[in-house]
Amino acid sequence: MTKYEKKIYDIVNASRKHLTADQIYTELKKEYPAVSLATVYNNLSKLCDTGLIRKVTLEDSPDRYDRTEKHDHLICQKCGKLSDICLDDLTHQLKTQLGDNFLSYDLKVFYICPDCRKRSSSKTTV
Amino acid sequence: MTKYEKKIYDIVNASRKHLTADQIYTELKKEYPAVSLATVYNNLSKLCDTGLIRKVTLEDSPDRYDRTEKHDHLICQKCGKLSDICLDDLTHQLKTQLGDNFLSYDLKVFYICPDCRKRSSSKTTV
DNA sequence: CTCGAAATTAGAATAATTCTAAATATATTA
DNA sequence: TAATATATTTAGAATTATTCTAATTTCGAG
Repeated sequence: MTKYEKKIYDIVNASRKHLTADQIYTELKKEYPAVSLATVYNNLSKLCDTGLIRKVTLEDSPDRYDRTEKHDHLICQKCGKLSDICLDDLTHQLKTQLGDNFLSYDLKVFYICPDCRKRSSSKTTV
Repeated sequence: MTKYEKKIYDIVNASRKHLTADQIYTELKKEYPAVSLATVYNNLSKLCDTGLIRKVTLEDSPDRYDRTEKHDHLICQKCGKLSDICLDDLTHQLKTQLGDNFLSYDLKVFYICPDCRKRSSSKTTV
């Protein structure tokens, strides 16, 4: 692991914020001002390939990078805010249906976050 | 509903192939050779907004458009092929946890499709 | 028919990501 | 240590899906 790979891994794992490549780049530049965005992308895809982090693909937003520890995502349909949620594991059901060919799953749950709920009950949505 | 909106809706619903905007454009041009890609995008987002079709966002692939009838997606991790799968509905569990704020969910299941499985068992993966 | 709104068009603009080729750093081994 | 090989990083160009813009066309209501 190179210093950049290690540091990018640390940044992703330390954050619970689902950072974009660009945010990671900004963070990394604090320590290594000369680093390039290409290096960030290179290392992010290397880390994804080896399974040390995972990529979260969303609509209308650049990809985000996340720790691999098992959890699902909750996305506010109004403001787009992304947070984590723990749900019953679907693995058993999927293994029964797909056998050894099953690899993993990605579950996204859409909802209205408390902030947006508050906003829309106090005044009409713009 | 304009003629384009209607026809695009029909194309998406008639296909079980999860078409990209560009594929829909190609299909639509058979009947309306003068149509522009912008019109396809305009109508696709209108149809998504009204909930008549849904957009499927994937990694390393342009967005695809799909009928709304409830079903989940199965994605081959090797070749990227997308197909449909029917699974137990998670709605009950999600409503219990999130209440009225719950809107919907999007589940993607990753596996190795039969074709790729066959290929990799007969010879070593390149 | 005429007006105005909505839809459509072509093409430019945008933005995230990937690619390319040169430069740099690191490791290997003599 | 020097010579060489290999891997990483860099800057910036290229790519690609999608959105935006402004002009044009279509079409229904009066």
